[in-house]
Amino acid sequence: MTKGKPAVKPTEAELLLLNILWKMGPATVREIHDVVSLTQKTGYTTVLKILQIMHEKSLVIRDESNRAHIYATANSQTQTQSSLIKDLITKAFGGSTSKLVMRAIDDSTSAQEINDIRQLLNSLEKKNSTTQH
Amino acid sequence: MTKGKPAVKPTEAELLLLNILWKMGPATVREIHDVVSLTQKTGYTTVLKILQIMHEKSLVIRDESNRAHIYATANSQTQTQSSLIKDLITKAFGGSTSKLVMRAIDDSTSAQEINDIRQLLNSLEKKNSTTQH
DNA sequence: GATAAAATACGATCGCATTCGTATTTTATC
DNA sequence: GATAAAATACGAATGCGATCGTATTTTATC
Repeated sequence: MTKGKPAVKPTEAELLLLNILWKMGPATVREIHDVVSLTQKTGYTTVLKILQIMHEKSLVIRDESNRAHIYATANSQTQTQSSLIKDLITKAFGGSTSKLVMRAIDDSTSAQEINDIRQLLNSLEKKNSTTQH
Repeated sequence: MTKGKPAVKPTEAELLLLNILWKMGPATVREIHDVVSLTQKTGYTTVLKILQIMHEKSLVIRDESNRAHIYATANSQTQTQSSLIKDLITKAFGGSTSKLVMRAIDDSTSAQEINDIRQLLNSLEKKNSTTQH
């Protein structure tokens, strides 16, 4: 396990762009802005600026070999989700993962979600049936 | 279910104070600051100011009948946790609770946590065994 | 009721996130 | 190689969170 960077927490606007990049794959500012424009009224230079800041923070990498720079996420979606969850667990759940899980499950509203979680649990039970000692 | 307020998301410093209040129960600024001082170097007036802002936002209520005002949380810890989880699910998990739960479980590191979660799941299985149709 | 202690109120600073306007750079094309 | 289009770079404004210093208010006590 290589340590590397201190794991910066993306801001809300940054997370929005990261979500787009995880979905699209590497993209230019224009392409990203086009997607952003579907839901927000954010200007082109605003998206550009945020990407530049994210680059400084090493939240994204970019390929500058062409005129239109191509941006890509520096960390996987899974890594980022993990770090965000961990942060929330620390700050709002006294460090207890199970408390967070319980709350998330209790709050689950759709039957689909509940079913998904049950499946998840079933497979977990299977995998860990030997862990208890 | 009464709607009421628009559910403001507490900032980090605010959440810290809320955690203290949930643990202590209603308390004066001095009492709260004493606890804060155990871990942070935050000044008395800073804590006071944050509590005043929280009061404006209706994150806390206060009893002004005595000289030293007594602050108390306006919302339960459970309500606040739910709203924070919901926010994270929306912004980082595409709205999918099960994805968040899966990530939290996958990240679980301590055997204690894993056991806690299994117990949680067992009781959930029992309760919901008739839901599948 | 004057004084001192302890509380609240207020304002100001600092830093960061978000936003955009404008300037500059790049490159294809005539 | 001049021009126009499209990109990046830059700077500045705004707003909010966090912090604290200082001013003001309150109240117990002498």
